[in-house]
Amino acid sequence: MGRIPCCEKENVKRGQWTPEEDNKLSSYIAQHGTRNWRLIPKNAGLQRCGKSCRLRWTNYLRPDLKHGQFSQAEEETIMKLHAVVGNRWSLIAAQLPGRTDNDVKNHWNTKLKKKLTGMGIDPVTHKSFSHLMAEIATTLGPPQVANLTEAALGCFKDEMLHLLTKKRIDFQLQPTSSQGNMNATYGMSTKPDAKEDTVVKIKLGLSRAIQQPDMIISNKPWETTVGATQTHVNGGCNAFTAFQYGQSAFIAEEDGSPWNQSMCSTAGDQLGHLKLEDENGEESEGGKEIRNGSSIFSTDSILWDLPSDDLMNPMV
DNA sequence: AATTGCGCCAACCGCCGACCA
DNA sequence: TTGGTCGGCGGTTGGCGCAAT
Repeated sequence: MGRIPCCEKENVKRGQWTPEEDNKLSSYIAQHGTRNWRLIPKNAGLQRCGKSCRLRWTNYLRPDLKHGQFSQAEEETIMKLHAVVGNRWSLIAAQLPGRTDNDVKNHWNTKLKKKLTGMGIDPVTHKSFSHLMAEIATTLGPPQVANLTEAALGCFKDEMLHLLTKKRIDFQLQPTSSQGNMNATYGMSTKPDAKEDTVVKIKLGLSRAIQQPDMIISNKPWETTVGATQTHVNGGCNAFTAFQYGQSAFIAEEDGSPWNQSMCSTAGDQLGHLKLEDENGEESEGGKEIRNGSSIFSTDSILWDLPSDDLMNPMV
């Protein structure tokens, strides 16, 4: 037997909320608070599911909510935190006063994800596409690598062509010699004749990445990101280091893009499992505790202790 | 002017963990 | 310990509005 529904579906209104409904809910909560969401719609005279009321309140009606565009600082915070904690939107939202998890999630899905993709970074792993390919390639033999490259190119090509045909990429990377294979994907225009050229260059970049195992670094973003500011002097993993969040260092340094350097260093510096100490000095873990605590990223309250592999796990 | 495609975002859904009797 | 209930979370969907054709 399944779980009983949270309310009788037949008598429940769904869809957009009307101003009258908003008023009823707001004034009821102002008087009685938000205890027992199941009873709130009944007592407030609303034909809504309690869950729907809670959502409406937390995502829209709450007086402390900030509506409107995300600032650059907020976007950077989201990017940084996403690199560390993945899709834990409530956790990320908890660091952005006035923003809800739904806000953050929507903004990520509609804007930031595309931004990253446009920068050649996989929004899930926060690694460059070419180096993901290269990493995979190191575990395969040449025939599989060839097949993989072809398959991946199919995907990347579609994605890149889509981006190229939509509009010019806003953020321009100033290529340097250490970036090598990234030359192809930045500073590009949407001219039709540039598309095929770009695809060819992507192909070339992938081939290079695969053929240069010394460019590949371990699956440890903290090493890369911490090294972001050292990109120009370090050897070995330069290409990846420069590109991953170090990319923003390039941009920040060279063309003043909002994707500044702090983004890299902070993500790297703060990697780790989210362990908090409560007021009694006891550790707690998980979203709820974190949400209830003060800013988890304030330097005096957090202890980072996440197993390294987890950091690149989008499910973490 | 009409149609189509796309982006954005509010709202919904199902799952899960916490809490309590 | 177990089962019922609730609230919270993340993924997904649907509808609206705008831009392009």
